[in-house]
Amino acid sequence: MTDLSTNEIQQHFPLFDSALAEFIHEHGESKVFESGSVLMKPGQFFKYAMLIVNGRVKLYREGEEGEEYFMYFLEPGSACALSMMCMARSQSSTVMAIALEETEIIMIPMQYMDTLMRNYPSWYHFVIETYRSRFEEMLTVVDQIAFKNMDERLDWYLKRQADTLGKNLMLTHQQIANDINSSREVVSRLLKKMEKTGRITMERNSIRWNG
Amino acid sequence: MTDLSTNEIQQHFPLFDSALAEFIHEHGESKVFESGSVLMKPGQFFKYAMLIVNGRVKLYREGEEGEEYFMYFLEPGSACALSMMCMARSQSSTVMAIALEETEIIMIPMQYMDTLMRNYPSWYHFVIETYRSRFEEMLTVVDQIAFKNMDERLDWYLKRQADTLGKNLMLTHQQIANDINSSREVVSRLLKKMEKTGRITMERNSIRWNG
DNA sequence: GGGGAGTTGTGACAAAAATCACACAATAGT
DNA sequence: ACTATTGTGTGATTTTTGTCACAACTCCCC
Repeated sequence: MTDLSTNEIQQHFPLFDSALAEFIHEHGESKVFESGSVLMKPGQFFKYAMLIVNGRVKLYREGEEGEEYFMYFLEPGSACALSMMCMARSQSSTVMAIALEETEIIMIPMQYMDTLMRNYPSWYHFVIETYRSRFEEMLTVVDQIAFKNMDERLDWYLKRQADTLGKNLMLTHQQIANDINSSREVVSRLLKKMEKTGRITMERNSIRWNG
Repeated sequence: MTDLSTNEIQQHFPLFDSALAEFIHEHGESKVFESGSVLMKPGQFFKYAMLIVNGRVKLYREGEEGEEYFMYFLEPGSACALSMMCMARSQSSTVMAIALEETEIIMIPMQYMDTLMRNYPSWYHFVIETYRSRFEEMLTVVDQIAFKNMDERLDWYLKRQADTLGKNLMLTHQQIANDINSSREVVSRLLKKMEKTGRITMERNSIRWNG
C-alpha cells in the first residue's frame, strides 16, 4: 500500500490508466531514500520495480579499477529500467544508482509483474517506453565517447546536467572529471576556454551554464 | 503465415511455449535478406518485430560525419530489440543493421503486439530478456570505449568477432579500424604486436584468432 | 607478363589527453 | 587568527592516438 492516492499516482505517471494506478496504489510500497543513498549497486539483486515519484537519481557505470562514467539521470515520472530488467530474471545489477536529493520511490514487488503485464496494457506500454528511452539515451552516450573529443563531451555533459539540475551546477572540476573519466587538469583547462566564450561562468564549487 | 512450422519455431526460440509458437506461425511473415542487405537504417520506422531464424546480422552506430562503431551481432534465436521498441526516430545519428550472410527472419506486424503481450506470457518474457541482454551488451561496449585503450579494445573486438563468426576472421585492417573508429595504421601496428605474442596469426585479408 | 586496385608495413610528425609538479586561493575548523 | 584541507590555474613532459607520406606486396584481369 503506497502513501500516494490513485489520483496522485496518475498525476505522476500520466501513461497509467486508472485501473493500473489503483493496482499500484494497492500493491506498491512507498519508500524514501535520503540524499546520497545508494539505490542500486553492482551485484545487487532486485525484488522490486522502482518508480521515481520525486527527487533525482544519478546512474553511472563503474569500471574494473574504480573508474566511473556518468550515464543518465532518473527523474520524477520515470522508472528504473534496470530494476525492471534485472528483476525479471533475478539478475544482478551492473551499475550504480545514487539519490542526489531526497527521493521518493514506489516499489512494486516482482511477484506482480505477470499480473501487470497481462491485465494492464498501459503497464507494458510504460515498460516498453521506459526501455526505449533508456536505450536511446545509452546510444547517445556511446556516440559521445566513441566519436567526440573531450571539449565536446564536456560541453554535452554540462548541458545535460543543466537540463535536469538547473543552470547553477554545484560541481567541482574533480567531480566532473570523474563523471567523464578524464582528469581534473584537463577539465580545468577546457572550462577556462568555455568561460572565455561565455558559455559558462565559473565560481568556486559551482558553474553557471549560460547555454 | 510463416514458412516455419510451429515445431520449428519452438526449436529456434526455446523460450516460446507452443501456443505462442502457433500464433507466430499463423501471423508472422517469413522473409529472407541477402547477405549485405540493410535491415535497418537511420530514420526508419518499424512496422514489424524481427526475429532472427538463421544467419547473422551486424549492428553498428553511425556518427554524424559517417563514423561507425560496431555494437553487436544478432544471432539465430534472438530478436532485434530496436525493432520491438517501435520507435519513431527523429535524430540524425542512429543504428544500422546489415545482414552478414543470407538471413532468414520472422516479421511480426506491430498490430499484434498488444495481443501477444496480453495473452502470451512467454512472449513478454522473451521481450524483456531481449531488452535486458542488449542493454547489458551496450553497457560492456561503453566500458570498453570509456575505460580501455586501443590495444585492449582491439583484443576485445577480435574476441567477440571470433566468438560469433569463428576463429578465421575475414577482415581487413581497414574494416577493423572502421568498426572501432580508429585508423588503419594504428590497427596494423597493434595487430603486429598481437601477432608477436601469438594471440593472432595474420594473413592477407584474414586474421586467425588463437585466443 | 604488365598494369591497376586494394592491402599491408613503417617512419616521421601532429594532435589530444594524461600525468607530474607546484603555486596559490578559498574555506572550514579549532 | 592560524593552520589544514580542498579547490583551482598553469607550465612542462609523456603517452596515446591519429595523420601523412611512401614503399612494397598480392591478386585479379586483360
